[in-house]
Amino acid sequence: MDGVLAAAARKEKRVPPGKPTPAQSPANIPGDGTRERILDAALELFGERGLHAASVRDVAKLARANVAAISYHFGGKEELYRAVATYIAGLIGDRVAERAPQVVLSPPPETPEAALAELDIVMETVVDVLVGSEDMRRVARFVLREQMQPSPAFDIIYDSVMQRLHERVCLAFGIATGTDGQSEAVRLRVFLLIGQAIFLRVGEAVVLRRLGLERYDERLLGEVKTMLKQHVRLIVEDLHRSAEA
Amino acid sequence: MDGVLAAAARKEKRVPPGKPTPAQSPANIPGDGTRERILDAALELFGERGLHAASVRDVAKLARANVAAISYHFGGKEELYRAVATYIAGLIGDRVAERAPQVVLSPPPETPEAALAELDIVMETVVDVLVGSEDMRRVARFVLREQMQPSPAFDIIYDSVMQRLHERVCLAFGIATGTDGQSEAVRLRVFLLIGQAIFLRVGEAVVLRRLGLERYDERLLGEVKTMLKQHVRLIVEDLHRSAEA
DNA sequence: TTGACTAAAACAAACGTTTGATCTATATCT
DNA sequence: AGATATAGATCAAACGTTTGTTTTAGTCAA
Repeated sequence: MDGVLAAAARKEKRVPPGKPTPAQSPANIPGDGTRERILDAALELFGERGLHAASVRDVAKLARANVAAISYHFGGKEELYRAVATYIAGLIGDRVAERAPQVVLSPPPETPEAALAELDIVMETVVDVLVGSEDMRRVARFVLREQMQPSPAFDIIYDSVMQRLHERVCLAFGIATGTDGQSEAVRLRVFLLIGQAIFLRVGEAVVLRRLGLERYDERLLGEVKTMLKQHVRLIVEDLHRSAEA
Repeated sequence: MDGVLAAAARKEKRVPPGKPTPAQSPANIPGDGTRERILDAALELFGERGLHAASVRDVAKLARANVAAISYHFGGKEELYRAVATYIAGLIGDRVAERAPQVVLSPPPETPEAALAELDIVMETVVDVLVGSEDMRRVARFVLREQMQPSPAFDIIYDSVMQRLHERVCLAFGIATGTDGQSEAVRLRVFLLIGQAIFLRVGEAVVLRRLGLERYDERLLGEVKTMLKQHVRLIVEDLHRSAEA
């Protein structure tokens, strides 16, 4: 479940006056996982309300911990916020890896057909992870908020996940269309294509209201996926034709 | 410049102990337009930082006004926030009306060709207003923030602008594709299409970083518009073919 | 005289942070 | 083995600051 980055984050623990933890203290027993509960509660509230609107007292209450535990474990509110960022960078990486392993692990596709198939998987994954999954909802909110108002935490997520993923998708798009996957045009177009799905989360309130729904259900997400794959196919095929000419 | 809604917002003024303003007091001269300066500063700071992160003291300072003037004119911070919402609802309406009058004023297009042309204009307008125009940047931020975290202010913007515009675009899309413009499928697809452009504002930080740019320039926006119109055309034509069969 | 506004101060509430005591599992010593 | 010391985790309480709001007094133009 845990990513490399999430694990790294745990080491960041503030060592009060004394010496650093002796390399591997086998998890301290008194009170179970307060640190993790705080991290989880912080993700929830920071994602829902943002850094300033969420108070450390509310975070502590949700985590069933004492307020002082936040300063104790993380150093302060801002450091907690950064810790959440590296925490979810790990979460996203893990989720993508288990949901679409070929995108992060396998070598890039070789034929346009295989590349198009990979793009289909990417679109489905984006919809599932970003819009569908209920437990990724707060993660998505946190990330979107960071995008609109980048803080130091933004670099953590960008460097470890976004840049890598976007690069890979551009590569596949280039192969599918027979064009240069490094070109500005391809990068831009990939953003536009993925932006379609992202808006479902950003503009959730408007979209649901206009559709007369309470929440996104399986039926609707299925329809969304079909549409997105159709859009991708139409655009890819058109570009492919142009590239051949 | 001012819209009906922006004008209406001005009436909401808190009438301190005394009587309501006599219907049309011809602008009070002592200290010029403090109310408007506060409204403007609030839009700036609320858009940039959000409701909680922007303090009334900062708003007052930016507006070169006294803190007490906020309570005096609007009643309090939350009321000021709502006033900003109706203020920008007017701004957006005005901007759309001057940029693409046919979309809000003219009767719906009758031929698929005319409808497709209108969709092109819509996409260009969305890019120009939402992404291009520098003075609409803070407005876009305010609205996007509201979408992610709807407050009572959300209804103001939704009811007066979004619902109307989306309905009109769906109508055009239906005519262009020869399908029912009221259907859920069309509504959804229109959101997806517009979402492409909106992501350029939401994910501005990632997009600019990936493109190696400092800001969106005319050249890039031109390319974006070309791409979006191409996407729309491909999708519309495909749906049109399916509808005829 | 009245309504719009400023300047400065005061206010209670909420905020992030710090303090000092307490608890408990473990390590050390006799 | 049993007593003692140690150190990290947790707690309630208090600290100083900032917050939104209100008050008081005064200025200025219509």
